[in-house]
Amino acid sequence: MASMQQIADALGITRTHVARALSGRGYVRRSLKQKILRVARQMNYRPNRSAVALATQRTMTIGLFMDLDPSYFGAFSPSFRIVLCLSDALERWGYSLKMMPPHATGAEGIDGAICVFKSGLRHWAKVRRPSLPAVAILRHDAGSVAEAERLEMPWAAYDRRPGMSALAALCARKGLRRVGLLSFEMPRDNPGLAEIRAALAQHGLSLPDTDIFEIQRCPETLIAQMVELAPRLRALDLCVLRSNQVAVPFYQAAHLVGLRIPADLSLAGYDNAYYTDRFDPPVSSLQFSIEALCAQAAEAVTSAIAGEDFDRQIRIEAEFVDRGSIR
Amino acid sequence: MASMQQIADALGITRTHVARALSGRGYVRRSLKQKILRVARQMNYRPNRSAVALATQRTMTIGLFMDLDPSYFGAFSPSFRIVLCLSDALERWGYSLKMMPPHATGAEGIDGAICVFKSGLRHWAKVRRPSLPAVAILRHDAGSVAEAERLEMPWAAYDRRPGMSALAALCARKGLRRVGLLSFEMPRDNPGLAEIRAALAQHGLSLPDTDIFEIQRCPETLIAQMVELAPRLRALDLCVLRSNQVAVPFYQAAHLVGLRIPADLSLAGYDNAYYTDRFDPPVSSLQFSIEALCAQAAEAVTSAIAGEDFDRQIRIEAEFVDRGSIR
DNA sequence: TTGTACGCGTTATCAT
DNA sequence: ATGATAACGCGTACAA
Repeated sequence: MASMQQIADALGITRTHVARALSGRGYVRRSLKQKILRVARQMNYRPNRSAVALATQRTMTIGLFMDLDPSYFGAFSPSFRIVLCLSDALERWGYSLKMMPPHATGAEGIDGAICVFKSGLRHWAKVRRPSLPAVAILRHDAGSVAEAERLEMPWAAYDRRPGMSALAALCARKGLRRVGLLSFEMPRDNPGLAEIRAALAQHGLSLPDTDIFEIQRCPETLIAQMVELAPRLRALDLCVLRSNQVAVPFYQAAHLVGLRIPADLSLAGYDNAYYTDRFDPPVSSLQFSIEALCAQAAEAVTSAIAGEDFDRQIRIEAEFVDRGSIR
Repeated sequence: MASMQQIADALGITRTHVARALSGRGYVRRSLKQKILRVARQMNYRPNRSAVALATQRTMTIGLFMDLDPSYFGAFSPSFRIVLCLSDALERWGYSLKMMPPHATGAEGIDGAICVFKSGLRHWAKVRRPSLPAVAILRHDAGSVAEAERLEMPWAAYDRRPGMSALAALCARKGLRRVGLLSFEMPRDNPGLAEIRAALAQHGLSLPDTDIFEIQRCPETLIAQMVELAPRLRALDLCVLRSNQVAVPFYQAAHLVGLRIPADLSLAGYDNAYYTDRFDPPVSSLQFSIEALCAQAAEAVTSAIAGEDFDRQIRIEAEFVDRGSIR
């Protein structure tokens, strides 16, 4: 790992040239610039975070606003993956990530913010300073996007529609005509529900209200509720599991009542297949790259801080991955 | 928020005095030192992390080595709490926390390390540089402590024995004579098992092998396994749940077979009552302060970096908290 | 006991 | 187009 001075010494030039070549600001003749960049790479140049921070009067720290629900349901969330991916991605830009505690009442000591999902957005809304660049990471739906737009925030969101379309196409191809949905209680205008129905409709399929099975958010009775629903679910050709939070207990309930997957019932997850990935079979599900989402969000916020242009509306498309839970 | 220079200006002295007074190194006359400290407090002095880092050639970053098991079982762990608490605690010492990715093959860019549990210790062992201060956060048992000592690392551990003693005393007092244990498969020389037996023995109670009920680590069959065990568990006066990972599914299984808690069976958790804290009733369990544990570990590692003396063997005692799951 | 001066690595400004 | 230099806030060696 080399500093600017070491590169300058190696080339027999002044530090100033190196700084200009690496920052892209100021004038360096093209040939020299190329040489500097090459040597910088060879010598493994990394900017010194502390020095940059001191000179620019920044902290080189990005605050993470994310709700860390400590309940049973919160356990089944990709929070940790998001933290790791963001931390990794930001590091490449010379920034570090700081988790803002739930009780944080200010946004001190950070150069920018990343807000995860609606809950993170709400936390941020309470403490935000308008001058502080921030981006949102969202599930792509009308409500979330509207909330980000209202705060005039750029966002990066994953869009389930392409994956859901692929799933609907698969159903049509395989002749799985009766499709149901297992979900926690949700309002009837839930955007996910509308998405699922739209995708199915594209392929001549429908999801009647009577095939939507809702579960109460009560951890103790979770399995019992699903056991009770089993006979009715058995009548479906395919059951869509709304999230990991229903997928895991559903597998457990299915085993309990001898419902074989996929022999007796085909399953598809409407979310990344966290936590069921070691099940047999893992749930076939929508899938999008958290790495990509976080990398894009990180690039957006760092660009915003640097005053550079960037894409204020980033979409990551989910695909559908068949892992064997569909007959 | 004021800098040293601002304090010096306010007092009409040089910055050097302020630096010496605040650091405690070097000579300042007592009266002046008092005044400086008072004014520093009034003006809300905070050291500038970047400046400290640049001047001392440190990164002011502590690496966190912790296994983030992405499986079903990993979901029921206090990892997130530990990250938040450590991050909070380190911030008070001017340090920030960096999660070291599982694939990290080096320990670059950090001034010290905190390793969580045996798995974190093993990761650290692969990448450690002996010159880099590190502390371990452990469950207090012979194996973990031995591993830390072998690496010549200071450690902070929580000790369940006081809490377990209190639980055993409660059992004796209430006449709960037949005590069983529900646990994942474990070797017979498991240190936790020995601890539980020792505590019970103190109060004239025993835990025969026949009252140890072991569960296979298979998420799909988890509930079914427990349902099957229910009749035998019912015969106990009190069932000790080895961890949250069995506690949550056990509550679900109990509801399924109509086993009422505590009317039909008294329960006690051998771990903090994460995830069951919103159950009815929450499990009465051992309890220790993660905040305290993390704060101590943070202080230890920062002291080690500063070359100061510190306690190399820190114990946090668990107590027992009755939340209503014992008749 | 007190003050001066330099260094840390980078950014940014001002002369050449 | 190029190079020299001040600033950023703090630690510290050394001189007074």
